Amino acid sequence: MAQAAGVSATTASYILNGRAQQMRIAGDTEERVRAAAESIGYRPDRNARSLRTSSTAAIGVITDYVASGMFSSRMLAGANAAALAADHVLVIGETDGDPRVTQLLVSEMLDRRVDGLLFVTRTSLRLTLPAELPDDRTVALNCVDDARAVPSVLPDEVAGGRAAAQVLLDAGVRAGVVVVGVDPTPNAIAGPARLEGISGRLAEAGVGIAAVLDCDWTVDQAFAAVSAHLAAGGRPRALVCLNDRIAMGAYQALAEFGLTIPGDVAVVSFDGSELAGWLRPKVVSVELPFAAMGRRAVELVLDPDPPSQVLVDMPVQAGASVS
Amino acid sequence: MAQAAGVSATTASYILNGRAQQMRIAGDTEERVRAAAESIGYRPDRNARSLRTSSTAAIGVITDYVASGMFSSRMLAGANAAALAADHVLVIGETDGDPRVTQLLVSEMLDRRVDGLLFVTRTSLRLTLPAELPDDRTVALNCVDDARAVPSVLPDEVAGGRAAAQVLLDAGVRAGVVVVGVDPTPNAIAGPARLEGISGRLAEAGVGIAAVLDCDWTVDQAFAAVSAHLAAGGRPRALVCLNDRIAMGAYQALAEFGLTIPGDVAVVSFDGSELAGWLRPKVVSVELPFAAMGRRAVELVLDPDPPSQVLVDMPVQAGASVS
DNA sequence: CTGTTAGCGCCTTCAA
DNA sequence: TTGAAGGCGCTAACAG
Repeated sequence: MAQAAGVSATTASYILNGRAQQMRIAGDTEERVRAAAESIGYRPDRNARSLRTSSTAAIGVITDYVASGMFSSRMLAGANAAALAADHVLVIGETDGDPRVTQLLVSEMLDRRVDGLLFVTRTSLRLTLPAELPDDRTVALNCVDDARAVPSVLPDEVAGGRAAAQVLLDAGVRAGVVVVGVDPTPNAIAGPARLEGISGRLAEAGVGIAAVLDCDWTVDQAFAAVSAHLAAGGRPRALVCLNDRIAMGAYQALAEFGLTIPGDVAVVSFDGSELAGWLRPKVVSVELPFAAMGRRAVELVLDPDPPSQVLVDMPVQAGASVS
Repeated sequence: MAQAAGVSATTASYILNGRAQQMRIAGDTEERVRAAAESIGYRPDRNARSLRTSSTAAIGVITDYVASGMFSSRMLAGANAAALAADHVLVIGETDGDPRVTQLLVSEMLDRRVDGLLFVTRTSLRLTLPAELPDDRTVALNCVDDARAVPSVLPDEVAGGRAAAQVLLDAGVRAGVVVVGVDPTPNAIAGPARLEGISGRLAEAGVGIAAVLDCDWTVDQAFAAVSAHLAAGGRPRALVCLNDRIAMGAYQALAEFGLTIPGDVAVVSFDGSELAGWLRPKVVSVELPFAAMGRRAVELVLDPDPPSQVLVDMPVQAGASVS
């Protein structure tokens, strides 16, 4: 490239890196260099540049199961968009939850001199980050390590819980609120926080929770739990399902017992996944803002002086499951 | 690192790259070097190595919407696993279907000297690959460009269609088969191929298709289409839904009309997504083998002499929706 | 305003 | 069996 335009590599470098102005390079020289670059289809080798500048414009992403086809992979989409906007690229490694693989991938990313690292979990949880992760230039996405000074990005679950309660209050519900689902995963954040928000807001309005049905966050279990409740004579005025799969199971159980939504029972859910829109009627769901979280995480990792924690708003997704 | 062990960089390089044997290096020297490397936590800089060897052990992945929380992102998981096994890493870029972004990302990947490129689409289709993609070292995943010599990996949809038909034949269905859904996307492969397989196999058994209900591949549309069919007096013996979302809509419509599954109507579907397992009863679904496809694609891109096309089997996922 | 020089960290010829 | 030297493609000092 250097000689192709009949100039030195330096000049070319300046021009191609947009520092022609700053270096006050002659207009025709610039013209000539650009033309030459164009004609020979010159493309800088980012590896060589990285070697020199020790900056790769790449962000490493280490996930447990995020890429595996779950709704949660929207975090990747958001991160990708933000990375693209910042002229960076994502290097992704999925661990399947295997600590050995995790170690391996962290080393791998570090060897590649990524500019930053995102540690992402499918489910929001408290955990211990791999020791190898550098304290700076790492961001925990959808998880948090209380013992580390690593910034984390989480959904604002408590506020989300309050929002769900508010939806019911706005609809005039004053009793008979049944919560379905108790987070079964140890160290999980979502369940307890949502419940806290729900009961907190209801309590402020002088409304109590009639029952909490304990079940895994699956369609089958939710169906079974709600069915059992109804069979035992329970007649809830409203169901708060801790995620959309639970809502689906609840819908099935209500249908089985001939109860209509929202006529007989109002239903509010969490996640705001596609599934929420597939139910009949569409369920009101407090959205997990995965894309925004991914975006935010990339912003943090690129920020030399990031805040230590970011809570992302959970907007209420409209539906027809509440009168 | 060189001096840390009191040897030259050459020796260290040989040892750390496992060519100690071949170079017949003294045992104690090797020992000493390894110890030194360990103690100072030496890690080779992959960028520097790439510069020298012009091989990055990275595979670029360019997708339209694959990472966006769809079921299809399982292709990424499969690719990731295979890449890991081959000691490679995935560099992922999502385009949102924007051709300008696509161009940008292809250049980006090329500049980074990835060893191979995967071009992935959420929906299987015929398309024109970006001209910038090199003919070798590129693999089309879930898509194909008939004008290019680029290897492609696709699900074997026709065989899948035949498998679906076989399920019904095995259950003794001999008439009243209604197909729900006609692929609305131009250049889409799945719809026509599945239909071809279904009608082909049925025809061999002397069974005709009673009707094909035209609708988008969404829950709402499927509900509407099946409802309309039933309202018009249609009484199918079996429904073949071209994907799981359609099956969900069909379930809702059948329930509305008081028809039971599989008692009144048998249902077979395609995709084998999680949704299939959430329906009551679980729907028999011909699985889109996304993970296997991703794995296979990585194998192809690493293969110096790959086959030009790979069709991956679509296994039938069991369910209780067929008598 | 532009060219020369040096070196990022690694690997590979070539000598010793 | 090991060391010294050169260069991958690029950019940051430093001259001129």
